[in-house]
Amino acid sequence: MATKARRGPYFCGIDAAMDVVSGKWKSLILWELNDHGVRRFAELRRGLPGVSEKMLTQQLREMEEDGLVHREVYREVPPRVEYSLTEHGTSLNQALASLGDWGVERIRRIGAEKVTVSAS
Amino acid sequence: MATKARRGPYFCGIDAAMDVVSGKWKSLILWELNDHGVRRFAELRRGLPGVSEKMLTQQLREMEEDGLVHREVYREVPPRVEYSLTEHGTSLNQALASLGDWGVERIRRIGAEKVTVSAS
DNA sequence: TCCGGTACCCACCTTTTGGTAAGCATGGCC
DNA sequence: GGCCATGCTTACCAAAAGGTGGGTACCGGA
Repeated sequence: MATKARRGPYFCGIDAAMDVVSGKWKSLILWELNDHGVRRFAELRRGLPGVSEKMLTQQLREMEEDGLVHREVYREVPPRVEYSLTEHGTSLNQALASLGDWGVERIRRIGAEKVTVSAS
Repeated sequence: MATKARRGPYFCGIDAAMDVVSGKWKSLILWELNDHGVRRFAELRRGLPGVSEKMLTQQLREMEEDGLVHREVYREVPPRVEYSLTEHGTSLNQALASLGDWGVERIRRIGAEKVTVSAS
């Protein structure tokens, strides 16, 4: 696999945490899975406006390797795959909460736009 | 300036926060400044093992633009420049605390090495 | 006179990251 | 037999991030 591989050595805890959350879609995936509990590949895809299939699989695989998400494959036709957060994924999401609050404040401060997603 | 420029639109608060902390050295800079209050350029450089001058200035400039650090220039010879956290930088650092804890836990779990810095 | 220390800037290159588009395996439906 | 749907993989590109090594201006000390 031609993806990244760090897992240390790290300067500090933040460094180690950033190593697993950095990636354009990872925090969003964390949110989606936290919100819905269990999601299929196509559901996640629809929930993340703009993500490509390649990126979604790539990020999900990395998060799986990092022990954040659980992947359950059902050998059916057409195939079905369900993703959910592991215990570590859930705790990471909680740890991100205060950062999220700070970000919301920042958005308000600088008056940045938010991506608007039309719920289908 | 050929650096990045986002500042929105953002999907959510985490997205907005990540926009300003992502960068190989930013969280470390945040730590250094939080630890020492005020630091000169060369002090920061010595505190961040492996950082190049170019990267350090680049990251500091971006953090200044994002309102995280304050830059005070003393027109002396040799030049002196002091960096410190703004109010927003300080609050961001606090918001990162729980993430840092999570990361420390992760380091323990996976048994990753930590970067060891020999004080010179 | 040359060297070192300060705090940079600039040009160039490599590595990493993300995006696009195509293909694949399977079986049901018409 | 052709088409659809699902959940991928692969090859190929483009853009962004990061690294290297040089130059600058100034002054003090050896």
